[in-house]
Amino acid sequence: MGLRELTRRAVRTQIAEAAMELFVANGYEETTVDEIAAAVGISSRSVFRYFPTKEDMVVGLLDGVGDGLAAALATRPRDESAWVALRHAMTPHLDDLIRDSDRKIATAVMLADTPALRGALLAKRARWEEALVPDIARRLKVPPARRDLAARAVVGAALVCLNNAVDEWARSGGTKPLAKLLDTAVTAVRG
Amino acid sequence: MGLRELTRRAVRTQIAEAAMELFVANGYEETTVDEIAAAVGISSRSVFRYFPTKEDMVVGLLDGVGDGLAAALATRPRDESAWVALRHAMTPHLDDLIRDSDRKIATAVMLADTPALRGALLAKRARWEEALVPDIARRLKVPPARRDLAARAVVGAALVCLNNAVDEWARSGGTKPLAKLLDTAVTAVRG
DNA sequence: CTAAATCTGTCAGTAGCTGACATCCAAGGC
DNA sequence: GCCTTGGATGTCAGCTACTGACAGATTTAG
Repeated sequence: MGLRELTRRAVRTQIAEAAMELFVANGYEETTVDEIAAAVGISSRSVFRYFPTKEDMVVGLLDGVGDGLAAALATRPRDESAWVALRHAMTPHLDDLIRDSDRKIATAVMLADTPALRGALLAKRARWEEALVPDIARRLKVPPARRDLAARAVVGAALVCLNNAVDEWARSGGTKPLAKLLDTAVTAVRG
Repeated sequence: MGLRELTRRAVRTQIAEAAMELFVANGYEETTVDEIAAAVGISSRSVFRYFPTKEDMVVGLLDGVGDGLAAALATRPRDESAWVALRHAMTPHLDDLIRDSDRKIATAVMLADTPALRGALLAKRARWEEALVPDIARRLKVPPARRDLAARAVVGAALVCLNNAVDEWARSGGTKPLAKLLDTAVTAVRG
């Protein structure tokens, strides 16, 4: 890995950190890209060479989550039911959230009450869905004609549970146990 | 009702129709607000006096759906289970979709494969959620501490089912039976 | 060491969206 | 019928996110 790739990553994280700092301090919509660029000491044009959109400075961290969930799902036994497999596949992700919870909670809270960001978040979630649907389709015992719709519904419902659990967890400042919140959501949906 | 309110509604629908026509013909993102304004014969500034955003020219029709669902839900017996009540509350909405299906299908298809619009759609859906959660919370038999989370999860999952069913219905050109698609999604989630 | 590939800032431009202001037309009281 | 008042309109100027093009510096590869 050359020096080039190294500085590139360094600049990228520096932009993200400066952006989050300004967002938390002054609000997302009130913070302009020019201000972020000035804080880092580069031109605003260069900022857009590292992040395709302003939204991505916040939700960029969630890019790998879909693949992570899909990978975890692939390790589950083939005959495990869709819901059980999904629930287990989420555990590593929950652990990751709890790891450096301060940063994650800050972003989660910001995502929760900044309407302009909700769209970006749900766009990411849609891509997670795509990554999970093929595996789940195989686990469902429904005729092929209905299989795709059924899989999409199950995956979507599971991600709704995840989202709501994380939201409540972030709202509580990370005090409530995340895994139990998720179980509450899942059992409510399946009851 | 004075002449003022009359012309106001007329202009609003005229803008929406012209916009949809151009969107279908040339694509949503390729169509500029100036072009819509020119097609109607007014200034682009005035367009924004009738629609807060360009997105709203497409999703504005969905504004009343949340209240409609909530009203239908209120008519269901108090002791009916959450899922059954939700499913029944959706029937009038399905009928409304089928009524003038051509227009509805066109908008549904456009919503499905225009990423820029998905955010707006999900923002609306979030507001539907708010309208339904209080009623559903009353129907769940869970301790009060978990009730809100559980209700949000159930409502969110139900709306995911609705969304996926409508998407598939629109993709099929309205040929597949919408109610059965919804049932497929719901039973898959609850299985 | 040279040549190709990158990164950078600057500039100009587009689209969505907003505020301010002057103008004009309908609504309602007299 | 008149006149005041409030809503609707167009124009203009401006902000912000974002993009393409260009030229200059730097780094990597051969």
